[in-house]
Amino acid sequence: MIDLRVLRDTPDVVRTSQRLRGDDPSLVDAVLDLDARRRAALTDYERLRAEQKSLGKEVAQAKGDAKAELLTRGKTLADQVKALQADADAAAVELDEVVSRIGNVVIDGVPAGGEDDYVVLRHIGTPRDFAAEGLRPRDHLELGEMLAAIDTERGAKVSGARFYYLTGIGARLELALLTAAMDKAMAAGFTPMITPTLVKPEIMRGTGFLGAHADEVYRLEADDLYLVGTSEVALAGYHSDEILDLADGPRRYAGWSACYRREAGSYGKDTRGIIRVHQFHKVEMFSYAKVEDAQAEHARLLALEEEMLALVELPYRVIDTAAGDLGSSAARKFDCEAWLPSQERFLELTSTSNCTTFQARRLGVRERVEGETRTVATLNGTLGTTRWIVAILENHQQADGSVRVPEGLRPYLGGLEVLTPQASGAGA
RNA sequence: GGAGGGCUGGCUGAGCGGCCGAAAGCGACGGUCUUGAAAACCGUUAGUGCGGUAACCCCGUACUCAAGGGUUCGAAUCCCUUGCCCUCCGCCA
Repeated sequence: MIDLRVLRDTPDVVRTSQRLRGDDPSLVDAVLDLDARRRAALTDYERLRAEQKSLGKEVAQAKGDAKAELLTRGKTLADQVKALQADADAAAVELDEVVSRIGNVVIDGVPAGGEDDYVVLRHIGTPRDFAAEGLRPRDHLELGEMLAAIDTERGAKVSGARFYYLTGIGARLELALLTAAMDKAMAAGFTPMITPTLVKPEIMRGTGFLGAHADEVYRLEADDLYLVGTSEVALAGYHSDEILDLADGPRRYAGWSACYRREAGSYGKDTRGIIRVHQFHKVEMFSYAKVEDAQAEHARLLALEEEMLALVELPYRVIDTAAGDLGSSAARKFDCEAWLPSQERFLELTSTSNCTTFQARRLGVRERVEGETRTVATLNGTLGTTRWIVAILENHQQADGSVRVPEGLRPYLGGLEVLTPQASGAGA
């Protein structure tokens, strides 16, 4: 939720942000209008309510006829107060509805435009030249099946399209990767967390996932709970309605959880293998920081993501996501995309967002500064997901279908240096 | 699944339908005293919206005693619903 005061004081800033996102700047004026109406309604209500309260005190002292007369006056007053309160409440609801459609104010420097208008900040590492090696790169599913690591057929049999089993070395590889990610996070001062994956509506709404992309989220109708698409949700909710002490620096958490995504509207996209799936695991960094520390913390999260990519020896690029491709909560987002040899394109492996105070405001996460309370900033970033297996298999494959284990992962696989194809394939 | 008990400020814990946004204690903060500290003593100490205002000082006002409804001129207090916590019984592991 954006700060109404900011919107009132500097509406042009918000209008500009809306334009950069490709959203409707006139929403700002709608908000200003509704806000004025709400305040007027509130003033009317409060004036009458104050009268009602003081009348109530007179009633308590009056006697006889005077009292009877006060009571009848009180009765009509009560009806009027109730009506005015209903007006004020209705105005507040209407205002909230429109406010919730405005995304976070983007940070200066964020490129304008949509999905394809990102700016590449840098390339790290060099993709292998498979042609020069005289090799046709196998894709991750072919490799995964040779290694008996991935079984999408049985995933589909049991759960449907976009489900899979990680089997044998595939399961071990995921555990190794995510454990390495947890270790990296802990070394950087993050508290490891295993989080709930079902959350209440107000938490889901507070994190901004029920806006434009609400149809991406699984909902359990019978229990009025949502399945999270990332542990960011549970970690953002962790300190909801709390006042934090950030005097000693940001609060940092690393969440390990299953993630669920409906992938509505992505029919036919990435249907092969485990690139785009309904359920996967992820280690996610999450920081609560002072507003003025948020940009520095964002850089820190990005640096940790890059360290993790270096650990698994993947070539990648870093992009500064365009305003139109930001989630509603994010004020800026950096993605790291690894090279995908089989498709000769980049594939998003990490994403780190600076949500400034947008999430924390609705979730009520504040800090005390010189006796005052104020909303904190929240940030999140990916440190490892099931999808990384895709890039690891493809980039480190060898001519015979075996896969070299990057050195950084070897300690997590009992020193294993090479994943070797199984004669029979996955689960056969 | 059944039967009870509970939910009040940072914490503990009082609270008769009106004088209660709420006693008291603890904690925290400031001060006096002290070479310094402790102790003692004095004082301060919920949040949020709105209005006044240049102003996040201050003043006024409203809301908040788990949440949402209701009764009443008036609700922390009475009634209903929901959630959560605790105890006991049953059931499943």
